Amino acid sequence: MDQESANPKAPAGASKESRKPAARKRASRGPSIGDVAKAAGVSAQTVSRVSNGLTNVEESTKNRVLEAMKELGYRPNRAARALKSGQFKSIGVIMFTLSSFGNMRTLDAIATAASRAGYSVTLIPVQDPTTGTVSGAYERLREQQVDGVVVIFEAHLLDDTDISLPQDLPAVVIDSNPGFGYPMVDTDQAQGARFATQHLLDLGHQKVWHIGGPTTSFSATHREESWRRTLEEAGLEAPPVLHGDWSTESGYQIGLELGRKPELTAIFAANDQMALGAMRALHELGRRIPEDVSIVGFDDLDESTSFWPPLTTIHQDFYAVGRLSIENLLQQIGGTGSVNDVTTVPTSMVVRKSTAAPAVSARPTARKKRVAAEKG
Amino acid sequence: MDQESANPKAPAGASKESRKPAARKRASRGPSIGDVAKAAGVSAQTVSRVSNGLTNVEESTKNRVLEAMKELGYRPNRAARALKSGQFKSIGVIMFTLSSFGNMRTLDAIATAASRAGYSVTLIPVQDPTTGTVSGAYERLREQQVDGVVVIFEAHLLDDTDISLPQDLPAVVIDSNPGFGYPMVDTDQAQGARFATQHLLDLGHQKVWHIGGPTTSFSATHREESWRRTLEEAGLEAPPVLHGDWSTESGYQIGLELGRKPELTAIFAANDQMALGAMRALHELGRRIPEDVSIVGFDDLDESTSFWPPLTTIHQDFYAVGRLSIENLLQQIGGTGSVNDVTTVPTSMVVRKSTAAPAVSARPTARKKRVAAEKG
DNA sequence: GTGAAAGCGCTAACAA
DNA sequence: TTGTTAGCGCTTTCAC
Repeated sequence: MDQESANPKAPAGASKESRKPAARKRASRGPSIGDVAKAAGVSAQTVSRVSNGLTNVEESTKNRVLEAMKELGYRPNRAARALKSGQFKSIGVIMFTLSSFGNMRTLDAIATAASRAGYSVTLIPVQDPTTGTVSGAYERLREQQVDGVVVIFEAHLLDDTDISLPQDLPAVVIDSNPGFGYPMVDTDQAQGARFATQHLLDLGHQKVWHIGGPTTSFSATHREESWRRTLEEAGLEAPPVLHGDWSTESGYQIGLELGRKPELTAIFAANDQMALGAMRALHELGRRIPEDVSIVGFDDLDESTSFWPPLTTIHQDFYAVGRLSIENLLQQIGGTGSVNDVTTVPTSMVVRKSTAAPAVSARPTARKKRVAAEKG
Repeated sequence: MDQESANPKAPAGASKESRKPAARKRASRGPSIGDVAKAAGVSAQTVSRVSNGLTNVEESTKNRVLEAMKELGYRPNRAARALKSGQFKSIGVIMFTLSSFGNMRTLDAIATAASRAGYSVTLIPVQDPTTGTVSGAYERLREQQVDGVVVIFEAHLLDDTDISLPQDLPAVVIDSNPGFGYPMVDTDQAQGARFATQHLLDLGHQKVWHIGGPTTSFSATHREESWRRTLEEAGLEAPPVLHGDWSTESGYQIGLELGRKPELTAIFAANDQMALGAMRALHELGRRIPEDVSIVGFDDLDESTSFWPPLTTIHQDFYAVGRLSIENLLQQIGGTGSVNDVTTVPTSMVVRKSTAAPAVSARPTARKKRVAAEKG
């Protein structure tokens, strides 16, 4: 093994060598604008113009430059560009629980919309939603020189301080309360909850129970409020709410409790997973769905269509939420006119097999027979 | 409605305004290294040294600089740094279906591990896994000047071309086949499938059916191969495989088919969702779990613990996969010694309530009684 | 231990 | 239409 073919992975400690310019060719820093200029026989400026699609370049020159670019495999250096322009063409996303269905979908939409607009997405996952961690993430993002930030809140901060993000960086907040100081984008939680509750009311149910999400969650709160309001507007009193933590398991526990009430005929669960848990409990207790008890969820998971029975639920358009956040943010960044303070994404009702009119007492027998006939 | 409060959806065509420089104060380019230098009464280099934690600065000078930094709210400009060093301290992630449980978890781990190491994560979601889209994403990432790339493959490319990513950018591939040309990190699919199959065999089942994932999926293929091998090693013949598409619905359909076979006593499903669907089918067909049929899943979803019955499954450590990918990538970037070509993350068996010894015929009564006693 | 000079790749502004 | 000049904020020599 001679010196020539020595291991290229220059081991450390060779500081004696460090003076020597050596072979260490800086991991192929591709061709620069100057190289292209030379190759095409023009100035760097002209290359820059072509690179940026400016029009004031003669067709023939432009072609020459384009050819040279292709030949050399030129790609503009983003760092240099950013250094000049102060814009990184990148947006940051601060997110708590990455591992939830809705967040995933939203993130997917954000990343897609952003990259379509030529922006990259930098992700900062945060473990606990405290003021400190959020501010920290925000600071890190500023260091990264992002042009804007999307924050997915989901829940009140644990330490319950009102966080105030610096106002000098465009931002959009998802799943929060309005009046936060930043534009907000969110599913129309109130509408969805109203749909769900009204659907059960329309079927003839006299009492609609609610399995709520955690009280710290913004969306859970909004859903619960809307459920209550809908009942009140119908002249009904809202029964006490049982709160889960979004998990199937908590839905199961609550389902066990509710399922023991003989008068139970209708449940609106704040998400599909808790609805699933509740359904399991009802199955175990021998209460048929939807003959004995109707249940509506919220989210419309991919799986909900093949629950047993397929779940009637409220569809959330997470993609729209993500897309609109980026639209809003880009408007702020571009400084294009004023920006919506609150953007609301409508939900839709998906009626499947977990809801039906209540049995006997509340309804004429004729109806019950008809339902049975339809199923046969 | 006067002009001032006109619809914020700024209609196009307002190009007349674009000339006006207006108040747009270029989002506060914070203080530069020079400003800090001036404030501290030192040169910019000294500030740079302090900023980078070099030691050859006198304590008092250092403190003066630090103070000036804090005072001015200085934060280094990443673009300038990147321009100089050629390193962006950022890694790119190419990912197909964002909306799968495992991918989310993995992404979460990647983002966490990366940011812990001072790297940011740039996400590029790709719709269809074709050679074109992958190459495109890769190119975009290079333009972004990322220092390395993680590709989460999941499936053979649709056009089945062997993609060859340029070799000049460090990369790690997750969920692929080895020998791809890049280091690979993945769950030990074979081990997991063997655990699952052997578990059923150990319980006394003579025939273990398999609900496979899509044939294009690497992991599905690995699981199926391992299941087959395990059976063969036990001297048993593998029954025909029914392939789903990972969804609950496909599991349901296959469950309906399998459930009609009287001799069915044991199923190994390639993921938890298909197992869930199959369980629904079995419930509907009146076959009890685990008394009549045992079933094992793969993944260990959060919800699996509260399925009905709670699902016995193979736990995948997605966090480890993400973390190790970053470790590997960082090693490549840093050029620190050699790098593992294949990193395998072990699985673990989670025994819950969906598996038991087969009934009567296959086993001596004594055993059945003992199992029953244990359950009581 | 500290500072001065040069230049990374690009583009805005001006000059030709 | 094209080229020249200067400088974005930082770090890497090298000199003191």
